[in-house]
Amino acid sequence: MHEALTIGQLAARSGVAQSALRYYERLGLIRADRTGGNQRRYHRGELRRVAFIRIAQQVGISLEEIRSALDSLPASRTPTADDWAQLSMAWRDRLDEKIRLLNRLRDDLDGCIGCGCLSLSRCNLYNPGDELAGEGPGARLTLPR
Amino acid sequence: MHEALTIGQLAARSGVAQSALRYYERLGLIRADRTGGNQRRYHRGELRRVAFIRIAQQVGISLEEIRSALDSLPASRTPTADDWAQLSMAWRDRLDEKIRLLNRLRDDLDGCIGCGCLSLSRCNLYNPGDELAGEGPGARLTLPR
DNA sequence: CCTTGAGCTGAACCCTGCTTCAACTTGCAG
DNA sequence: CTGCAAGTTGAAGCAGGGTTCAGCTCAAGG
Repeated sequence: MHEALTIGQLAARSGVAQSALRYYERLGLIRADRTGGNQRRYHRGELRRVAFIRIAQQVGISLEEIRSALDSLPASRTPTADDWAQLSMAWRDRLDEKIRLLNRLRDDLDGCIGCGCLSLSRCNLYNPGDELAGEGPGARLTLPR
Repeated sequence: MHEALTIGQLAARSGVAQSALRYYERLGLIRADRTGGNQRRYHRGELRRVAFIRIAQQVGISLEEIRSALDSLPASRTPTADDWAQLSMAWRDRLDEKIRLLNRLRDDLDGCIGCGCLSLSRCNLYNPGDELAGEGPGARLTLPR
């Protein structure tokens, strides 16, 4: 019928391997009903979830973080556009943050090229936030991990 | 003396664990001379390499890719500022690409929120590049991996 | 009814990027 | 010269994110 997707169909539609879909299910990222014969049948709404998962992964968010974000969606009813919008706004913040970081990295790199430095003692890249460690000569890398 | 750093010193200066430094050496990302007693002694220039490695990692580049980029530096002489600048320019392109991608992702997401869609059949996010698959109804995820 | 492709499960395996450990050896301060 | 921090190695382990495989079962067209 119209509502239920097999795992093969979901895989084809989402571009995600069946094995990955089963894996996501084990992690609680998506869910499926079962037929009498124990085969998975996905609501079409799961496609949204899968799309969200892949998008978030692209941005470097772990499956665990994604799971807890998806948990914020109402379990009792089908999430509305508003529900998704809330999630999206949170994602947007993360994107902004990532973009900000990359821009700084790029600018710092440009600065280094411009000054021909990479000289370890003054470079922004080596000392983001101007944190020269106090002990001994020379700088320390203080990149966030 | 001034030139040689022990692994402990390099670790402290770079903010990278000793175990990680040994690992990088195994992968051919950095190198070290040895004392008579087989201890590693690093040229100060290795600090630059380590810094580059961490920066590139932040941008999501794999160690293997980083290695091959670093291989483009001259092995015979100490890399000059110009040598590094060339590498930096290549990195800069990658940063620009990443930034571009993130911006698109964010804008697409905003668009989805605005239109309340996430409706699978028209959304940019699900069909970046407007590639609606030809067979059957509905769209396919075509996110690059 | 029978065949064939699609699905199911658990366990094992893979790759990346490290960390930890045991068992030793160096090297420098006193 | 000695003692102890700092260094060495190979092997094993870990976390994340999956894939592969063996051995079966389902479902649907001919």
